Amino acid sequence: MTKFRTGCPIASTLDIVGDKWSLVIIRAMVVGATSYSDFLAMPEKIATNILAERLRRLEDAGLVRQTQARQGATRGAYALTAKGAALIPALQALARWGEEELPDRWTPPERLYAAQPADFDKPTMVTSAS
Amino acid sequence: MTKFRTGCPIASTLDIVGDKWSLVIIRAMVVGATSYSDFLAMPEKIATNILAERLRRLEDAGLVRQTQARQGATRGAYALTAKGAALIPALQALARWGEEELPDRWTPPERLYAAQPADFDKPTMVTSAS
DNA sequence: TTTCTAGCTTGCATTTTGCAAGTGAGAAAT
DNA sequence: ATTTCTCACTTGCAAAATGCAAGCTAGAAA
Repeated sequence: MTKFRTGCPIASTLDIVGDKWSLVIIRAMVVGATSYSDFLAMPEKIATNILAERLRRLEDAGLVRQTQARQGATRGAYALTAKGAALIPALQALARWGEEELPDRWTPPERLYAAQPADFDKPTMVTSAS
Repeated sequence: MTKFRTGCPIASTLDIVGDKWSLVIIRAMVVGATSYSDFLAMPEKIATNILAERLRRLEDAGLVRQTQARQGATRGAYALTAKGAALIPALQALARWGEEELPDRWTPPERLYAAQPADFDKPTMVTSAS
């Protein structure tokens, strides 16, 4: 269990995702990453032990879940829960700050700003349209 | 100088304020803290060495500035710059997430949600209305 | 049956954070 | 005009988080 410094919602949120990597992982999920190797392929180059530990923590905190592995897949994919997807507005605000206040930052992909919490954690993940 | 992991605006923003304390300090400034002892009085109980170092870093990053000490004041007060105040929307989004997704969090003071970037970094700080 | 690959774990070095005590400059009190 | 006090730090050292490189394991592919 996460222990909170105080009851402050900001400090408490940071007690969960206020480290160097958690929000970077969630950002990757918002723009489409689902597997361990997707996260390893991020340009930020996270170490494997940190990635494994962060995914476990985010899962324990209920922001991320592992989808059931199906036929022909070694392991399940990672997906945002509704609780995790609820961080999207905060992520977008941080992205806007970076774009506006820091020099020479990348322009994020459309879908980062287009993403909405409701788009995630649908009952069934659609792999291919029928 | 801060070194960025990549050009990603989210990762870069976190390279500046993505630690356990920076946003807690900025939150305190948004709701009125201005002196070193104001920050030490925060319920989260930051250590003195961390506070001093964070204030220096935030000042170096241009998010915070020290106002000129005037008659009868030992030292100047800390204030948000426009760049620092531009983080307010992100702070509000994090606060909302904490309030909505975590159990039993405090209700932040009105002015946290009422605050706007434009309210800060005015040319002169008004101490009393005339 | 061997080889390959994805998804981790382990061990150890480095960096960051935390605690407690100490210091120095100016304000207040005697 | 000394002593005392307080605010704003600094310093030293312990503990925790992060980073790097290598190794391991289960199932898929050859």
